[in-house]
Amino acid sequence: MHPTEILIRKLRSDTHLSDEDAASVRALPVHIREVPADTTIVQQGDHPKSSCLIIKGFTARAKVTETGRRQILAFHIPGDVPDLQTLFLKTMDHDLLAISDATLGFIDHADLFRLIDTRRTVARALWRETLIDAAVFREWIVNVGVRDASSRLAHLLAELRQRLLAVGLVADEEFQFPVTQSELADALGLSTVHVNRVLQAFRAQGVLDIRKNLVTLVDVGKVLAAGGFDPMYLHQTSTALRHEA
Amino acid sequence: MHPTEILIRKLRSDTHLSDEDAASVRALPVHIREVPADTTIVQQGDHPKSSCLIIKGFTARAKVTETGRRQILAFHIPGDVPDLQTLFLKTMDHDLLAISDATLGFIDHADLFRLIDTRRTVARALWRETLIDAAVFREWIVNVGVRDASSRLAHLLAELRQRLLAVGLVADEEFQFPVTQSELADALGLSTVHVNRVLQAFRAQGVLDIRKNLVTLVDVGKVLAAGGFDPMYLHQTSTALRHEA
DNA sequence: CGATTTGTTGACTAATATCAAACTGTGTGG
DNA sequence: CCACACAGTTTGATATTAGTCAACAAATCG
Repeated sequence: MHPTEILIRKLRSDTHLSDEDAASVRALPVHIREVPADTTIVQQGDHPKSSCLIIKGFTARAKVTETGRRQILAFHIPGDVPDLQTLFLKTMDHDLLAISDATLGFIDHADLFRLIDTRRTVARALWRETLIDAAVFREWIVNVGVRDASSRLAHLLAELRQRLLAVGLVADEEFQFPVTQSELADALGLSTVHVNRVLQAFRAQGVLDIRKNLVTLVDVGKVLAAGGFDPMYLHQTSTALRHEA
Repeated sequence: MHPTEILIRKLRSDTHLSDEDAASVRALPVHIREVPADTTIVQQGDHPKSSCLIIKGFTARAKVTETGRRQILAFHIPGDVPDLQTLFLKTMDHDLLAISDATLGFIDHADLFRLIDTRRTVARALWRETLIDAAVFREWIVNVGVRDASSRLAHLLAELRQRLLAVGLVADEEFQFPVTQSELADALGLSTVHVNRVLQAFRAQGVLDIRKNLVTLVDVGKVLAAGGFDPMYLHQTSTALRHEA
């Protein structure tokens, strides 16, 4: 499969694209790079000249405070371009790191600029992606701001499931997600110890389980309910939502 | 002053715009509306046909969870277009409300589309604004995720000060900000009681004060330090930063 | 296989929430 | 002009959630 297919699929899950639009994305020169888990792909303060399409594996965006505490801002999955904003924001204000072995496709900003200048619809689709990104951040604020520990975890997994559905990476309410409890803690604004206990409670109640990089939503209904999850903020089109059924 | 001047000033604090670009923004038809404090301007679920430029006053974006708790996601100041994303995300995923009497300028999406189709630089400037918006959300996640109560409050005010500087609304380290402690609590993910106590501590230490809609940063250095504030994530240009001096 | 990372447990502590009441200021109608 | 109503702030007492520390177990890796 051509590396950009996953991107086209993702864009189409959010925006209608004509075949010519898709072809223009397919024509993008992509520089493939494989990285092992825990690689820092781009760092706060960098001025990247290209953006990074996730083809395989998982990445996370994170900020480290002056006091040395880390907050994970987002997890990213195949089809995402987590640093698309560097097209217009020249300085990275956070880190991008691989949390698993990953296949990345780097696309030069010059080529992206050429694309958005010639294909208005694609430009809008990409703009839209960055806006959905922002919508996800907003929900993340709600998560760490007002939800209690178990809701936070449930919501995070519910969101991940919903986004993975759009790229066909959920089977049987199970999906790969190679995350440590300490990473979960940094994402949810909790301590690892507390994450561990919340996880055990969910396991005991037969709600969900995380084992060896595999998330199992034993009772999806309970997960969605516990997280207070409403997928509206992901702004997926009905096409994408149909996958779910 | 023409209503779009404040927008042009804001855009120029983040992006270089030629005089023709500025003129194209100035030519936008703007429908002015005055609203009293506590008006809900746009609501979650709405499909607005225009976006809202803040000309005077303050607004906030907020989400309400299924359990009835409210999280404020952002405060907005004159020059901001807090619902610009509705150009591409048709359904509002949160509320926009006036927290003070406000003068708003509504700009039809049709006119904005016409503008971005004809003025590439302006389109990029607007896209950039939405990306800065996202960068602010990211920092907000850090704020509620890892900082303790007093850092959160200090950071919020430090950010507000920095953004108000760019539109010339800070004098003598004081600025108007008509917010209740309960709104602060909803923004910071804290209880009103705790906000009240943190505020009192800052007052007692001669760091800052909030009285009758007026924020006074008695010791700006201490505020910035307490919040661990680094303005980099606001992605202002050096032009904007020069105002600070 | 040892070494390191990750997960688990228990005891204790700290930060912040909750609840309820009282207090302050400000505007309003009699 | 006063009294009241209301919104916002302040206070004290108590409860709860989640954090910290420290030790150990289990899994993973070179």
